Amino acid sequence: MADDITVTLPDDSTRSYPKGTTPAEVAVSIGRRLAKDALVASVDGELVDLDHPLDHDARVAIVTPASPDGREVLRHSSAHVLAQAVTDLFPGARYAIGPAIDGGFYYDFELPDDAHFTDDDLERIEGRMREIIAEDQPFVREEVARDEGLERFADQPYKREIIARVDDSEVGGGAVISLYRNPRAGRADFVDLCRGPHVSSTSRLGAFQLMRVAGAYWRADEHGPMLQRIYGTAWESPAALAEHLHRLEEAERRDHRRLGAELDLFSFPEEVGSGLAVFHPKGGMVRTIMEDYSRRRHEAAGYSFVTSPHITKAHLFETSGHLEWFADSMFPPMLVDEGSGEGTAYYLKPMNCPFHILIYRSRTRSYRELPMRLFEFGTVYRYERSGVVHGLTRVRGMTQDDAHIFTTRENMTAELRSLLVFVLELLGDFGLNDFYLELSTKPSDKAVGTDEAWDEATEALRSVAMDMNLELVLDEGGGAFYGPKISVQARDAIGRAWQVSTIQLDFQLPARFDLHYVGADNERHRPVMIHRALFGSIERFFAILLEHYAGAFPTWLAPVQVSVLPVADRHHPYADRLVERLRADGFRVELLGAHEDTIKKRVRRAKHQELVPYVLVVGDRDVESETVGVNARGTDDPDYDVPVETFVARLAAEVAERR
RNA sequence: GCCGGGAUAGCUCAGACGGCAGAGCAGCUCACUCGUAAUGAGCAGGUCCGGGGUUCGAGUCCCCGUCCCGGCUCCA
Repeated sequence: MADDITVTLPDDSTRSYPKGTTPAEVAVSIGRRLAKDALVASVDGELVDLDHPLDHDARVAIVTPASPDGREVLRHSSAHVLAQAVTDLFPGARYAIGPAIDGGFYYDFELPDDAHFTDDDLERIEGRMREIIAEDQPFVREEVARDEGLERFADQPYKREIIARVDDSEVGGGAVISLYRNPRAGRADFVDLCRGPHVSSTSRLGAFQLMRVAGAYWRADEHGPMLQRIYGTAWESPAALAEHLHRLEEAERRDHRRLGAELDLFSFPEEVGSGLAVFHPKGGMVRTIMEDYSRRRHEAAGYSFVTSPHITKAHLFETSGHLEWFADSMFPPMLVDEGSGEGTAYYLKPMNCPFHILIYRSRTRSYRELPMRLFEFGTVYRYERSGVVHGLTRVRGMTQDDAHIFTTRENMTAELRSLLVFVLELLGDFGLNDFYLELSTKPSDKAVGTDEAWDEATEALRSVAMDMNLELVLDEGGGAFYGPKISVQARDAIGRAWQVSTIQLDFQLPARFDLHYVGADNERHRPVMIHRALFGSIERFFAILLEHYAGAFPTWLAPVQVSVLPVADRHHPYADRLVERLRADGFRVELLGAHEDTIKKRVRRAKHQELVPYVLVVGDRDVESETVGVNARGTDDPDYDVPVETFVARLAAEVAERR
């Protein structure tokens, strides 16, 4: 029949329908269950409403709630319900944009008279949303001319701005925009400008929760108006919502700021200043182990160790370009030696590279010395804007495991390749094994160097990244001012991605500092620089590990590896000997004496509060037969009567294998 | 930097209206000496973030600052 169309389903089967059939009807023809679950449809890869008539042969997939597309539609529709609720409860409220996001949705509003939402408002709004959902309001798509759209949203300046921005060429000539209307009894319909698609009715929603209210700039422009954003989460079922909320709780449980205080690892004394951490003995111990291990690996990988001061005269950062490009992120200068004239300006260093360059430049270099790899745990200070500091992951003073590799242009790619292998191995040694790479290209606003140099450097990084067999994502414009970078993103135990290592290729600073080496041809050549930090910063990496392990550091990193608990005072001499023995073998041991508390309470403290890997309880039987009772973290039942030597061997093996 | 919220004992928090600053846990002391996730009793613990102001009187109200939290913007 001429008026029939052929629909190809996801399993590649085909069915014939009259032209104008809707996806809803297709779903019905496939099965009742599917028809009931259907939210929207994908037609040749594009999402459309269920009542969107099919007018040509197409691949059609019915989208159900528990799919990524399905969740996105649920969230997007929930955002509309949020906007409806807010406009109902707050007459005169203006609504701006309300997209689905990862895990939920938000909507940006502007209330009359600069009013703000409170937490109580959030509850009222959520209540109104539940009413709207119970009212079973349909979502009705409408297409109108742009001019009509401008009229319909006469009192909604943000909507008008969006409509005005719609490019004629994008909407297929007709300059048509789409709206979604929720008809309802007793009130004017709620209408929102929207591309769609949406669920057929508000009754399809429900497993949602409003989360918080926050400020957000209109169109992400910090010079534009500040709107009020309400965040919510929405899922296909109450169970999925509960699971999501549970994941949030789990993330909170792992929060390094909370664990840092609980485990007595570090703090941020108010007296010191925002974003400036002090590490306490236990945190300092973990940090020292991390650094020591890193040093050993770097030494084995052919790095030389250097050090440099924390401050320097302004001239150095003028030459490097930092004062021109990076000054906003630098602490203001201090003027010294002011006796005669205006004095000399010194800056706290925001980066270590200029110092390493001066070390390179301290004498003529031969090609035989290259690649020259200069490594330093270099502490840098960056003047982060006051609102952005966050625990150890965003600070104003940090120590980078920083190195600068000076090499020839010919060797650059090989060096990058071996460097990436080195990075992934080192991160793996700390228990991070799930990576992807991100390639950051030339920033559009601030960058030094020619496009050709940027292209060459970017291509070199890309080709090496491609060889690693890891997922590679593009971060357009995310490079530093002097060069593109690859960053290694590591996924932690609960699947969150953290940026750790960065590797930057730099043709600019060698030129700015006029660096050379003498080649085999006895001519002077310009070296290439690679900037790289593998932990990123020790502080941030520390935080990542803390969250990854939820505070339960593996034995080789744990600040206290073993707690020895004598059952009663008469077991103290044996316990003391045991502690001495373990310490002599280089293990980190604490003794929790019998006078301190009951055995139960001491076990609880060591194992469940301090998260010590091994709790050793020693009593009469142990004294008699040179054994220990081993209560290992992560197990429920202790091993009784374990010979000391057996335990020591087990501990030594774990530390040696970095477990 | 911007919007909103906050800061009370080491920690978590309570303190309508402005009227003698509290609890639990942690700490210390004593008793208990106990075999693997909270023994009992007692004691001590405070610049109510700092500085100004209003008031007979301020933890509480107002202003300024510091720091923290959730976002935005920015980023290792």
